[in-house]
Amino acid sequence: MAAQRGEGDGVVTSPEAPADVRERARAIPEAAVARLAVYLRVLSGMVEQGVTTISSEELAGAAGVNSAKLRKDLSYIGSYGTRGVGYDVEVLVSHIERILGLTRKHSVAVVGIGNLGHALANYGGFPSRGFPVAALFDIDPDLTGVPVGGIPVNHIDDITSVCSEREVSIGVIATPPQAAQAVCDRLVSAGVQCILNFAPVVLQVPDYVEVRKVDLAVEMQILSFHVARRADEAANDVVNGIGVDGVVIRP
Amino acid sequence: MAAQRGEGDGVVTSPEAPADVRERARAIPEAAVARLAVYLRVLSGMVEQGVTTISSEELAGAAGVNSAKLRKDLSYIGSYGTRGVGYDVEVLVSHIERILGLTRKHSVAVVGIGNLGHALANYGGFPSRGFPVAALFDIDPDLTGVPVGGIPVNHIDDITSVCSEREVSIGVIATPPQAAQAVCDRLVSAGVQCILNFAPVVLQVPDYVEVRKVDLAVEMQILSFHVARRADEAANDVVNGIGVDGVVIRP
DNA sequence: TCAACTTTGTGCAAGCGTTCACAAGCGGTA
DNA sequence: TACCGCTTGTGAACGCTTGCACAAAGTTGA
Ligand SMILES: NC(=O)c1ccc[n+]([C@@H]2O[C@H](COP(=O)([O-])OP(=O)(O)OC[C@H]3O[C@@H](n4cnc5c(N)ncnc54)[C@H](O)[C@@H]3O)[C@@H](O)[C@H]2O)c1
Ligand SMILES: NC(=O)c1ccc[n+]([C@@H]2O[C@H](COP(=O)([O-])OP(=O)(O)OC[C@H]3O[C@@H](n4cnc5c(N)ncnc54)[C@H](O)[C@@H]3O)[C@@H](O)[C@H]2O)c1
Repeated sequence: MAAQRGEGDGVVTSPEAPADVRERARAIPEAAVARLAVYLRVLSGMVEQGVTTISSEELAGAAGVNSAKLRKDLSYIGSYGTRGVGYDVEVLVSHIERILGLTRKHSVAVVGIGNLGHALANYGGFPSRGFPVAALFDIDPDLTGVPVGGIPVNHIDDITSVCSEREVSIGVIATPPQAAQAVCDRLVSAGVQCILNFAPVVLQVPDYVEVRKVDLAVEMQILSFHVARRADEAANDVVNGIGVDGVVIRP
Repeated sequence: MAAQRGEGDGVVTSPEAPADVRERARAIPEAAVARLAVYLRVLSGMVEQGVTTISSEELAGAAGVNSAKLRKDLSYIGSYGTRGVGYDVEVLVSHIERILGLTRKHSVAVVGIGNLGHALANYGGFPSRGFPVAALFDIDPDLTGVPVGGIPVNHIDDITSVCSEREVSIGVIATPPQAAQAVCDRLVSAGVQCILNFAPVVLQVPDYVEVRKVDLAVEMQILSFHVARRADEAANDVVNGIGVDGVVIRP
């Protein structure tokens, strides 16, 4: 059993494997993958605006990162830029999509059709980005059969058959925290290897399952920490003779 | 203008400041702060179960991290453990809460009361953790005055006055992406310095504003990347003489 | 009181990720 | 063709994070 985001991924590089896309894909740092997804979104917007070429500087600005970092990130997927000119937007889009595995559709199942589950099921942003919502599950019999966002809710007990039928590759957990681990176990036994978890619990999963969590309370608390730090710094500065406006009042 | 998560925070350490909590708070790495929030949640659960003492090993297991990392994280906030015994759960809870600034209430405003905004406004997990939802805003006049989760929705034009009246310290953006930057600007001019953004756009904010984003499409794409990587590895292993079950079929 | 045992707190080294800086390469121009 | 200016791609340095390993410090039991 490994916990959230398997750290010991033991990247065993086969000795004489060709230095192609496959090999390259393993080497991309997780942080870079997350940024590639952001670049992709920015680039998609560019395509719609009719932009055909973009420099690393421009794209970095739009994505809110350092241009060197952006170029390094792009270099992980290959050399598709033209020196002196920049990147062809469409070429870049297609290469990022390939690396992120977006050439294939990934069916999503949402478990727990409450407040959040409804919002997710109704959200148009998933299908439009290649993540069709293929199944919804809840334990509440009153919900079974009720269509949400165009898809009828199934009972949680049917999760195994429905998931394999509809080739679900990503499971989203939006149940109360108490039920999350059990739901997770059922998803895993149904063959789902990627899980997005909204419940505020640490899921225990086998090594081969990839879990990502969205924890709003944690996000809030990080923001709270920064508020507190800022307040403390201000207090500190005042006792050290620096006014809140940054002017040294007691030099 | 700095983009998302101000990198150049220019930590100017005042020379002879006392090595107390204030100084210590600055030194805590962001990654550790996020984990402290997780430890806090696990510990809160422990308190409810009547657990009074816990070892780093146990807590690390429950939080899904390495025990050495956990001890290092806790050491950032001070030495509150007892060697040979472990940590007093309640003591730890109160110290983490103090460091995260949770001794103070942080009022939250949600902007954009659509699918997601409704779910957030109705979510009980925020108030119960010290983040009361104090205001809701939307541009839709039909929504103005309608109570959601017990709080009447205000019109976006009243954002400045309402936010300062109710001392909002955290703004949550749940509007369509096109409106997000404008909403963000209004929150910032209303004095909100911490923003949680659900819209899939990169917000531009002044240096002193802290932005955290929750980007579900990016999370999905990271999972997609792992699916693709796994598939590629399998294909690679097969061509390299390793069957899908991990057995070397051509040694 | 003392020895055996347990668990914390942390110095240190290894590993990643980020940033800098610049050679290499390309298009445009004379 | 040769030169110039611009932008990419990347080696190398730097700094942050992680994980190991162990001394320090406490408890327990005799
Ligand atoms: N609502 C939010 O904005 C929000 C924000 C952050 C986190 N969360 C988290 O997301 C999760 C869901 O939140 P919510 O507000 O939608 O809760 P909710 O109570 O509105 O909905 C939960 C749904 O899960 C179903 N359910 C319960 N047990 C189940 C099981 N074993 N199998 C399948 N379905 C089951 C319930 O019938 C219900 O429909 C919670 O863990 C919550 O902490 C929600
Ligand atoms: N629904 C989801 O599950 C989900 C998931 C991921 C991301 N998101 C993102 O969250 C955001 C909201 O999603 P949603 O599904 O709730 O959308 P929605 O269309 O249901 O709701 C958007 C709300 O924002 C309001 N609004 C529009 N412009 C505004 C403005 N200038 N000021 C104030 N309010 C304004 C609208 O009146 C509407 O009520 C979007 O950016 C979406 O991409 C949503």
